[in-house]
Amino acid sequence: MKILDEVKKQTLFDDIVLQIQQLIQSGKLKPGDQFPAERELSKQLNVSRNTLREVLKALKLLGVIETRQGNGTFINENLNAKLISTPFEFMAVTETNDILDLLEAREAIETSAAGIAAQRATEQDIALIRKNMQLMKNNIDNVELCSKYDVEFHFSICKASQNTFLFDLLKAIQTPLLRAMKKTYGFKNSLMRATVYHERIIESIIRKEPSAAIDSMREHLQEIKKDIQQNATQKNVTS
Amino acid sequence: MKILDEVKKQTLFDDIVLQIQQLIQSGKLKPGDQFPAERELSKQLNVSRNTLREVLKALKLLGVIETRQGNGTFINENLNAKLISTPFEFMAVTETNDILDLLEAREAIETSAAGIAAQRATEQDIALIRKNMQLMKNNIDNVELCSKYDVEFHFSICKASQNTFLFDLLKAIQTPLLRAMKKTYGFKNSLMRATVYHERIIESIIRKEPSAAIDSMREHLQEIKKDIQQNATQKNVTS
DNA sequence: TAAAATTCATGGTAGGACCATTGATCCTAA
DNA sequence: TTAGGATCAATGGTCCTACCATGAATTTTA
Repeated sequence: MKILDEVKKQTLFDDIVLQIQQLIQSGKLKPGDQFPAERELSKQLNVSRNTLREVLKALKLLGVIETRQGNGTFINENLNAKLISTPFEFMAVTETNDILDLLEAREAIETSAAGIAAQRATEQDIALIRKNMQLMKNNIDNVELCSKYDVEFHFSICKASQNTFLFDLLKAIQTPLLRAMKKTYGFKNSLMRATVYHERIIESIIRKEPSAAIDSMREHLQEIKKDIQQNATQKNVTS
Repeated sequence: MKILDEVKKQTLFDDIVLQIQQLIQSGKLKPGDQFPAERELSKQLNVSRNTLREVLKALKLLGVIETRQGNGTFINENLNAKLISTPFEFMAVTETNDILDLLEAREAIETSAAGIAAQRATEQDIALIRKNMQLMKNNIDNVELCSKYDVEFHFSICKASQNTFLFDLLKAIQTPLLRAMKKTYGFKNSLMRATVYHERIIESIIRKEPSAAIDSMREHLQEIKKDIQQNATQKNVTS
């Protein structure tokens, strides 16, 4: 049985990262806070400027901090949103299974968000959702524009949940998803049908019927999933 | 109207990161692949070893690569899982609203996962879920152990969805959530009631009834949410 | 033949130097 | 007096060189 943890002499890099991590978790470092200059901070920490810079650049890529040359280094505003978006940029979504997995994650988020939106959507939220739906209809012939407003429509619903975390997460997931789908499948067929579901969804939200909103959103997204699955099997057969 | 994009002379750091990012997205760099040695790669890229190292250490923190001293640098196996977990370590979850947002994200994932699990759970999956439920019951007096198996129970259901992405995402979300909740609230009360819901959930999964699984999971988690909301308002009143 | 010592390539750390950008300060001219 | 411009100092960006620490492969040794 495992009792003791492995002894790992951390590298300086890991040590510094951990310290900053804990300062952020505990709220001692807040968005907007400025770091000491690199030369000074490296002295305080008793490490070389190189090592410190490796940490800072890492935190920058992660979305924790922002560096402005000639100015300084700062904890990012809207930290959580940036934190979530970065890793999705590095996801390899090559196989159909990866796409389906992401689609199911999207379904999870959007269905719940729709349910919550049905409870909390403000008038402005509903106006925005309506606007995006209308813009989509108006551009039903322009696949590119129509797809764009389709995405915006779904975003606006998620936003209406008032849960910024769900919103950020959806946007993050969409990044690799759209990238993968644009290269593999066309949308044209689905866009027409989509508007029908969209009507139902927005109706449920206006009537403040969470479970109806959830159900219609789920139907909508599962239909999309089916399309992609069929498309994928077709490709396997014909290729 | 905005026609031209802002001219931004990227830093070398950003340039290299972008290149690697695209290689991963396109599948040209796959998990397990080894990088050239730092000294050599820096020559190839025509940058200093320092600059290259800043990139590599950043990718390491992100979970993209793994470095083994005296050995080399490699693209991480199970890339996606590692990518997702890191940023959540840096999330500041201090206010009750943050916790509620995360809880709703958890609810989104777990409800959908339960529904999918009701369609795809294997016998081994169900055995594991049952085992965790039983372990939780057996340790109903030991809050710490009981909580642990509670978490494991939920993990095992998510795992039964066969969607590794959902699973990784749930685990990542739980990290800051548990961290925040342990400091703010006790579980004791909820654990007893939880087992009742757990029974219902696992029944729905065994009977392969997705919507029943979704509903009972949602009820379960919304009850937890209520507890925390009440607890929070109480604190505000009494303090 | 197996164990021990060595070697060498690799990542980890350090210090110093110089460039590029930014914001603040000071100065000048209207 | 003040708007505009020049200067300056601080900060991040990049580079070089040197040396340490680790681990795997190789060689040596018993």
